[in-house]
Amino acid sequence: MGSYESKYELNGKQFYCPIELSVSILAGRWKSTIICELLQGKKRYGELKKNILNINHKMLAEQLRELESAGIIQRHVYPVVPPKVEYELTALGEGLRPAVEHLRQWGMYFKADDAEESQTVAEDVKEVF
Amino acid sequence: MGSYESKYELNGKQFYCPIELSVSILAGRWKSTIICELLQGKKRYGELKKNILNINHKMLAEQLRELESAGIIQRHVYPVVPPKVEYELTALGEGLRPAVEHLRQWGMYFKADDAEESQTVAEDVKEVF
DNA sequence: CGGGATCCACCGCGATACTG
DNA sequence: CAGTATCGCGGTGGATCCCG
Repeated sequence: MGSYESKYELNGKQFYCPIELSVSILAGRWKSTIICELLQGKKRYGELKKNILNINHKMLAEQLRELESAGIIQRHVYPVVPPKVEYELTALGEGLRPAVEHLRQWGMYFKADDAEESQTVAEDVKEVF
Repeated sequence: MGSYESKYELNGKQFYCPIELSVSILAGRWKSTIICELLQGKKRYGELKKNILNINHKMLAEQLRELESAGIIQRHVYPVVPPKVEYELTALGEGLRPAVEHLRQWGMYFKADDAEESQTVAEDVKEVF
């Protein structure tokens, strides 16, 4: 803490804190959902399309390409007809698992807190951590 | 897993997964930075403004109001002249600490991996987890 | 089956200015 | 010292089309 010398970069954007970097990678409209899917294992394009409700073709392809160029996921193309393409987390992407699990916990905590707006619930759920 | 029945909401937006919710809260341009600052303790508006490089007045005020309405931070106004206002994490906001720490770890991991593009480094840093 | 391009609406975010 | 209002650009993301 204290020094702002070291910078973090993604594409053209500069960040002063590693957390900004991490968040900016997860922040695309469907990125976290895709990562969740792939945390369950390697999947085909069509599987992802089917599992992720309301996503359209362009968005899925685009978000996948962005995750790939960030080094989070890896693309495996099988030279067959009809085409078969699988996506899989890299070691870097796998490293997101603990962070993602905590975000999931917190999201549930948030919902519970939100639903009852009472402090007692907040205290109860806090025990999870 | 399996059921997409329960929904998560923030403002008008619906999410099917708690992680989307969490990420959408952290995703504002300066949100994670502000949260980092406040994880170090209660701070005045001017302190935040001074510590967060390149943020402008309007953005700081706006992001603070959004975090407040999400229930992440709390605003304390002292009725004095000149005005004195302090911001502090709520219990809900404090609950983000573990997730944020993991994101910080991963951001550093990402940078190291990025810098040397060698697999050995990725393996080394992976031991952190 | 999976990928790419085009078009366009919306809103996030930044600059600037005015208020008590 | 802190907050709010206005304006405008640019990027994000959704619909829709064509391709091998």
